[in-house]
Amino acid sequence: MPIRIYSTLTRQKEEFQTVEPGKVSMYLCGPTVYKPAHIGHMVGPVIFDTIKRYLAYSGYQVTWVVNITDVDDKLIVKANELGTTVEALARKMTEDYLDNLRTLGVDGIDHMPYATQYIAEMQEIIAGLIEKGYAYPLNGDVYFECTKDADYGKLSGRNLTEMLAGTRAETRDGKHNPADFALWKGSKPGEPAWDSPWGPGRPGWHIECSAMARKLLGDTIDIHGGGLDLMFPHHENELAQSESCTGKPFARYWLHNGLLRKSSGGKIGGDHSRHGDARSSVAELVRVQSDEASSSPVRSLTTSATNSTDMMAEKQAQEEQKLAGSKGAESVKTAVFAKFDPETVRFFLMATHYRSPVDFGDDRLEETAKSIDGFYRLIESFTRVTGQDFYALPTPRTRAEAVGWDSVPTKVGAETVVAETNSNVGTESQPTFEAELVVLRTRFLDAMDDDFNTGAAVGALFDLRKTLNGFITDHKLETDGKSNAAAVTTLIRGVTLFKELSNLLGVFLKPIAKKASSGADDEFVNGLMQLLITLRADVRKAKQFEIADKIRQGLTELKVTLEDRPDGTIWRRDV
RNA sequence: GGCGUCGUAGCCAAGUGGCUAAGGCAACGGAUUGCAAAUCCGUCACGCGUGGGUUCAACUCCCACCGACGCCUCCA
Repeated sequence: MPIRIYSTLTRQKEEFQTVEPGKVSMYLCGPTVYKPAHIGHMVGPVIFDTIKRYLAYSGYQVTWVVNITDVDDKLIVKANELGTTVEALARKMTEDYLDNLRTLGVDGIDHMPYATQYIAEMQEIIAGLIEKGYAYPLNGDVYFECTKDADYGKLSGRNLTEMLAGTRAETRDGKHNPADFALWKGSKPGEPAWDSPWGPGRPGWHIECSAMARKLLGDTIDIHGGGLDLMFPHHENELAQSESCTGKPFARYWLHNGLLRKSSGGKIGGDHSRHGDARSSVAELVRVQSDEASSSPVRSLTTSATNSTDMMAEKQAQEEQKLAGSKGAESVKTAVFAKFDPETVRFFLMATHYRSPVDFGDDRLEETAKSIDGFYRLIESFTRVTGQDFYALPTPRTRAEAVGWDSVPTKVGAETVVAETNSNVGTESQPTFEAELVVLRTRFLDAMDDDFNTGAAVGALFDLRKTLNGFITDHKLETDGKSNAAAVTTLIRGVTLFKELSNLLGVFLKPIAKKASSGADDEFVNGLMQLLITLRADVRKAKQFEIADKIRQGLTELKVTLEDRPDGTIWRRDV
């Protein structure tokens, strides 16, 4: 089954065909780094990280670029407010952004270009556009003339003449028409500026992405992504500039992810910041200034948190917590990661369709946390039965490597081959189980092929969990595993499949610290728990269930769950 | 006002012009357990906002209406 992708440009799903066979170039609009990242900023990266994982799994060599906008009006304003420099603020906020991406397991980004390092490339495009008559200088600025671009508006479905008809406003500043946007902005004194043929200034927002995408990925890229809110004007303008400049299609597929909404309503990270909420800067102010003071401008957020500034970090957290009460979007760290495991957040994002808007709130995440708990139970069960570390299981990284799944087509570049058949499928030992695995695997991959339908894929994952648990139950592997080597081998095969598929979504890649079961990082706690469990086992043996239940009840109140299994009691801390 | 998206069970959420409309949470039965927990089995939308239309057949296509939302403002 070929991969199909919905493109905003054509408003339909299209078969995925890359510019270069076997290779994919992918560009995602990154953040303007003027304040700490909020959860909304994480959506695109998580989705495209998953897309990259899947394309790589499908045999493509993927190059993924996410830009950092480190020069912009907002940055200038905010830096002035904080009494710091644009560079320092940008560096700080970039580190925060990256830190959060790492936390969410987004590790597939190949290049993170900074806009300020591509000024020459931007100027080259601007000069070209002027030369071709698509742009005109004006009092130190340079504007793109929308009316010169015949198909301007094709991405967002806007009609330029209608747009212009709607605006009666005078064209300010001598622009040829109101829709014209800045490619280059002449600088005012004190603002960051670069020399240019049109005078000192800085690039417009849209040109940054055009230049970086072109420089790093070429004139035509395969996939261009971003939030739905960027479709107009940002992507429209990017497209207009790039195609006017090169005369080639800018991107083959335009992917737009839906935006997060607060459960209570309203978009996360909405327009509140426009009202100059000085309060929202308090936390950053503390942070930036403390770094400046230390005369070590390259210190990162992470390093500053590791030394003796714990108190300060706590203070910052408190400040940020206050923001929660105000209207601005909260930073991911304080609003989300403080309460939920990043894996829960990622799974939540995977459980719905990337193009849909999603209500984001604590109750939703709590539900997700409950729903994925069973996966951790399965992983623990697997380890008990096989003695193997789930996270160390070798798994195929591409469909081509995943041999043995009868008649599952394997995508290699542009051509389709069929994986070799496996003699194990359909043997008398586990016919139904093996067959079920094949069906579930196909369901999962078909869903992903269909415009990266992670929601449907997650459904297959839940069914796979049930199938695996059922196999363990049916064969009594928790108790008789040692005497049934064949079944254990089959289980390993099934669990390996589960790992292979779930890893494509970027989940269950590594152990979750908080989910430590029957073993805390603290030996003292471990010792106490073992003591309690032993004592409780003794009184249970003596049928003194009241005492046993009292112990269990007391532990429950401490958020510790006991499970009395046939082969002993295990405990788990629910954080 | 212009452009666009969406409305599937108590909640969240996939999906399809025609077999029994995924999955999760919650709930309820049963197995298991001293009781729990975990796990397994079972139940849980004769219907997919409302009203029309096209069709042999629509929840899926078309129209209208109601409702929610997004963009049109350098927000991922």
